Amino acid sequence: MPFTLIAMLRTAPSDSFRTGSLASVLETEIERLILAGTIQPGERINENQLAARFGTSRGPIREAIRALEGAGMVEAIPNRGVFVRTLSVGEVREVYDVRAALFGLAGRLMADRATSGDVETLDDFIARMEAAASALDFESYYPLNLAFHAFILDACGNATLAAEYKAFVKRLTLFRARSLVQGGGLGVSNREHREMVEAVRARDAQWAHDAHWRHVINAKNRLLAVVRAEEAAVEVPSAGGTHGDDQTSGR
Amino acid sequence: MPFTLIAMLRTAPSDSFRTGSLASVLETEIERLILAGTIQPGERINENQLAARFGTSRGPIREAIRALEGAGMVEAIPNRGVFVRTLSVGEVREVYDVRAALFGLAGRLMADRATSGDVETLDDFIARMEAAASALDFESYYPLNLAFHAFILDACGNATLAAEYKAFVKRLTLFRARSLVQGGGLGVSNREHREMVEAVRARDAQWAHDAHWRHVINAKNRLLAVVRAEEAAVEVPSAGGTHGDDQTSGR
DNA sequence: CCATCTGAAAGTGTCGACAATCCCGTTGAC
DNA sequence: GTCAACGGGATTGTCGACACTTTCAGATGG
Repeated sequence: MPFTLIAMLRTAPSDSFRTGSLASVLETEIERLILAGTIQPGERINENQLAARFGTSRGPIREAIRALEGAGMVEAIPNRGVFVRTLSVGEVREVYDVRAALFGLAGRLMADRATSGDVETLDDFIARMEAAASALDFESYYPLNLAFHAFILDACGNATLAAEYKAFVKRLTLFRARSLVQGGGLGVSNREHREMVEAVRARDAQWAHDAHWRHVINAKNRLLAVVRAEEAAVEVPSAGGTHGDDQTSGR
Repeated sequence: MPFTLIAMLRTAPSDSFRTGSLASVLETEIERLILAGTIQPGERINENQLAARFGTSRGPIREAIRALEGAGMVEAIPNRGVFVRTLSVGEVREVYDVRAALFGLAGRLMADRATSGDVETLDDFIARMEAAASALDFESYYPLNLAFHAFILDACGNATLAAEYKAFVKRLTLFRARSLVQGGGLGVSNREHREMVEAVRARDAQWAHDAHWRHVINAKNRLLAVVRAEEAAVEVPSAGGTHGDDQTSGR
């Protein structure tokens, strides 16, 4: 099974063109393993094992891992190996705050640059998400939500921003219970989506910024609330107020 | 000369502890070469040459380069080599916008979290920069300015944000005339600094965000103005209005 | 019974060599 | 004279092997 894997990947239909350099293929592939949870956060990455799995030598594997390290997905400890990063609650909060800032910028740019066609597409997304939400169809809601966010990033006209935002979203997968990350009430989330689109339609940059920013901050607070409740349930029911507040100033 | 270089670096006084893994040393070292302009933007990076220069084999060099690729400092083209990235004017604008969003967040966080000691330190920076500015002492103003910004990032309590911001600042070095990047009237810049600190002192998160954000946006506009003037001087003096506007909505 | 030493196994760090690819000046044909 | 095929040289891509470090289990001594 391992031997033909690489041959397949290098001519894979996914990226088809310019697949080049084994290392870059391996990078995506190892990232996939991490994102899928095959290699769990905190786990050590075994170079020999991966090399055997993909049927290559360790050279390209090491290069791929180094690239992932730059992306903040893994952490290398000299002579000990590289480990899949784990995000503490504090780091999750940090990432969410950065994400909020970036998404706020995306909103601002959308208000400035979105074409009427873009706004139509956004409306369409909203409608479809609303349908899925009222039908409680979680299965189709989640990918729609993802596509909605991705569309905003791609349409806002700042490729640097888009790349960075996506990298941060990926990082959130490294939080222990990543199932929670995508959580958050469908209805609430969609109400926020509607405001975002309204602000863009109105070409109000400040409003759009705030709406987009708040959307992420609210997601952060919903997540942190769940985490905190979870922790409190485990702890001895005494004075266990975790740490400081979590709203990064509500404007 | 090359043979002892690595031995020196690995026990260098700079990082002293846990220098480990040649690759990470080489990463900083190659980055230094790029930042210093020894390897110019757009130039190809020759693996053999670097290996000879540092007295190592190509393996660690390749790993270091892959890490730099992840950081957005170089760009790899399969079977052609890796090139030091060059930033177009458009990309510079993108990077500045992202920087502004990140710095705005730093300002917001400072307003929430800065200790009175932090504010004192900020005041001190302002005073020293003002002294340097009125003495027209550019040599000492620039590092102070850098340290001022670095302090804000470190004190705002979000390490993820700090790392990301610093990476973006580094990227700006890849713009052709990086001399312009640090430019911008001393006096104007310092007026903006004062407002930033005032907002933090007042614990006004929104004001602090806006002041920090505007500081970067203004720097962007100053740079773009110079670039545009430069371009206009070269072009035929006819209708040559470059491209769109540059203010990302002035609030 | 616990602490310490020791050595083998596992795994990372680095190297030199070979294969594949690309670049560029040259040759040849039309 | 221009264009296309064609090598030689340089450079990247990949591999297998060796050196060094860490880890862990078992032996040894208190």
